Amino acid sequence: MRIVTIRDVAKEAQVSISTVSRVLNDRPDVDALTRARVLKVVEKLQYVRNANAANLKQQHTDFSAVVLRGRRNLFLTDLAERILDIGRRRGRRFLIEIIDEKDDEFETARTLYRERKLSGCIFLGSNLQQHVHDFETLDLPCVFATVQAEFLAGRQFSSVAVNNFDTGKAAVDRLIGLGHRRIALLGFYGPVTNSTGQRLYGAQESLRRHGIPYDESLFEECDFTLPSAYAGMTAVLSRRRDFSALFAISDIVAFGAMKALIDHGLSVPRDVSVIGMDGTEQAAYTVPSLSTYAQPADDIATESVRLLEAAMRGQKGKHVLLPAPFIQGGSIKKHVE
Amino acid sequence: MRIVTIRDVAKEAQVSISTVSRVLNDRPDVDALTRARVLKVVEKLQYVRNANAANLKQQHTDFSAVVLRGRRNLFLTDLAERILDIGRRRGRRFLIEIIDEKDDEFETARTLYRERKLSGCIFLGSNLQQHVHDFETLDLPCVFATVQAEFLAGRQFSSVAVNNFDTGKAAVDRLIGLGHRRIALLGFYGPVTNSTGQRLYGAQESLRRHGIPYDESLFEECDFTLPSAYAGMTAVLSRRRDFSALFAISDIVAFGAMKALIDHGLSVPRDVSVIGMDGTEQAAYTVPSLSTYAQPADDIATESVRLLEAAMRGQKGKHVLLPAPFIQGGSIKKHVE
DNA sequence: ATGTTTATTTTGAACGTTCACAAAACGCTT
DNA sequence: AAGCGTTTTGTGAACGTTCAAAATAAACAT
Repeated sequence: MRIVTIRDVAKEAQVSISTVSRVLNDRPDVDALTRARVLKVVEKLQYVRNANAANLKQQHTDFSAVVLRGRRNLFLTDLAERILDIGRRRGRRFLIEIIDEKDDEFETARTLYRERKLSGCIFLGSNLQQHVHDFETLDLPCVFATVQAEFLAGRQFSSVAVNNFDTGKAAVDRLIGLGHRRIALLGFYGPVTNSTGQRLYGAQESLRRHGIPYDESLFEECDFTLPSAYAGMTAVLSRRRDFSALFAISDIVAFGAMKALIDHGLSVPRDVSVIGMDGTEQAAYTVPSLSTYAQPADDIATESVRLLEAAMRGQKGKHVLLPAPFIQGGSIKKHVE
Repeated sequence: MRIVTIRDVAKEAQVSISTVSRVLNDRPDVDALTRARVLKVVEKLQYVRNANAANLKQQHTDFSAVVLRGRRNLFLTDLAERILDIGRRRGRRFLIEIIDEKDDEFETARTLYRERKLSGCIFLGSNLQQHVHDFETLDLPCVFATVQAEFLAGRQFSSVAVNNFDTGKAAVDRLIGLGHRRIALLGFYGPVTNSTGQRLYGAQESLRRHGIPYDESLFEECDFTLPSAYAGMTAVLSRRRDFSALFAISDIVAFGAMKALIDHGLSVPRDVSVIGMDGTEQAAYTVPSLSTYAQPADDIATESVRLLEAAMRGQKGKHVLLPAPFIQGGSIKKHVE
């Protein structure tokens, strides 16, 4: 079963290979009859184009990459899945590359670009640590999802995100509005360009505005995994028992924390009100359901792909800010001293 | 910034391009000194090999695919992520292709194979519906993860899975052992080759062995999503309230069901004992934690990649069966009438 | 020296496309 | 019938590799 090439199609349809190529690439300069004839042969011979050959010749591919920083981050994984999906519907394939905290995301993208001739790249959960500037010289269209626009000011790269700072602030504002004064915080700051870290800065800002001093002992660092969140909450509990609310940097963290609270004999929301962030599907299915600020995953994914395509067409440096609506769950209640 | 090719390296190192090629591909027939010299130039010029060109010439790629049936299936997504990860560590890239229930997985793989010259394919959550035989003629190394070996009998494809039938049976055996007689079931059968469906057949077998008639009204069909599971449980509850246990075909289903039970005023495990399957990380963090039979995701992923690599080297039709250990959670208890 | 074997290197033709350019065909005007 | 513009088609050279075969160099035996 020899492989069917464009040449076979050309012979069978009695045209030159370049004509076949033109038909396959939907060029306008080919006669309708010829096109039909070629298409019929393509169908008949079950021809499918060799992407490698095309890519080689064209110096670029129909391939883009999603570089995902941090494994086992449910929200980002979900986002990647959506991007894959949306891309597929638009005939755009994505290569997913999961990298570790210590890996250099630009190095990864650069190698991928040179090795595979990527046509674009979407960064998920990037913290923009390294030499963005260096990277710009590649002129590979890039979109940073979940990265605050201000950190890309003056760059040609696009971004899409919710306002993490404001959302963190809103969450704590809400808790304070419910009468809470001693509020635990769970998450991590990371470098200042880390967008999820911004949620904590927002939370602090809220405290400051309400004249509540920030209390170190009510904060514990943890990453986006259940065990880490559980451990973090446990650590806080070993120091303090007098807080009445918790803002967790993400839903996953909130889940782990809730479990820890309950395991320590506390009730949510009776003893502790909990607010998360991300708006994962699971948030509605915990007991009690989790109040959270929803990152619109679907919009972020759609927008990422759209921005990437726009960047490929030359439009750069566009920044989309999406709202993170509050989703009421059963995990919060009014606090009375 | 012109692109650095093998030709540039050859010129700089004063050898022919084929020598460079041989160095790059670790061929033995090249002098140690020459090799070192070439390598130094590669380093100096920052040469990176154009995968498209190599793939074109070689008629195959360093690329494999993961064809994942069913979106939003947490367990399979997790598996895909692990495979990606393991592959990357072994220098093997995977293209992830998520397909819908209605899509033909072989057609997808075939197109991908012809278009991209895949080197192999791992199927996740396949139900082997279509013309496996047809597909075999492609001679693309394939591994079916989460598919029972017996459905691949006589095929050249390999597989890795836990025994779904036995596990379903074990789960219900356990519930019966705890004194439960009226046991609700949640999940779906699908085609007989659907491996997750086997869990329900196993459950039925357990009932039969214990002389408990299978009761239609205690079963409801649902897929692997939280809302679907919730709706399924709700449907059962609208008919019956007298069951004391539930076997859910997967953890996700169990989560949705537990929420529904609790929303209807029932307590887990006081009123209803629940057993899930998959052993997701979340199972340990629900309230109460979920008793489940763990599919060893990491082993499945590792084994899939190993089997795929073996298949590429010619070894075919190997089937690995992994144990699904029980993980005790707080969601089950003894039943007394 | 001369042949023979072995180790190393080079030559040049692929792989299956795309694309700039040249050529041909057609339609229309003069 | 020649000229001209437009549409359609064909030619042939890339793209950056790999690989079989040929060529060369080195090592050794006669």
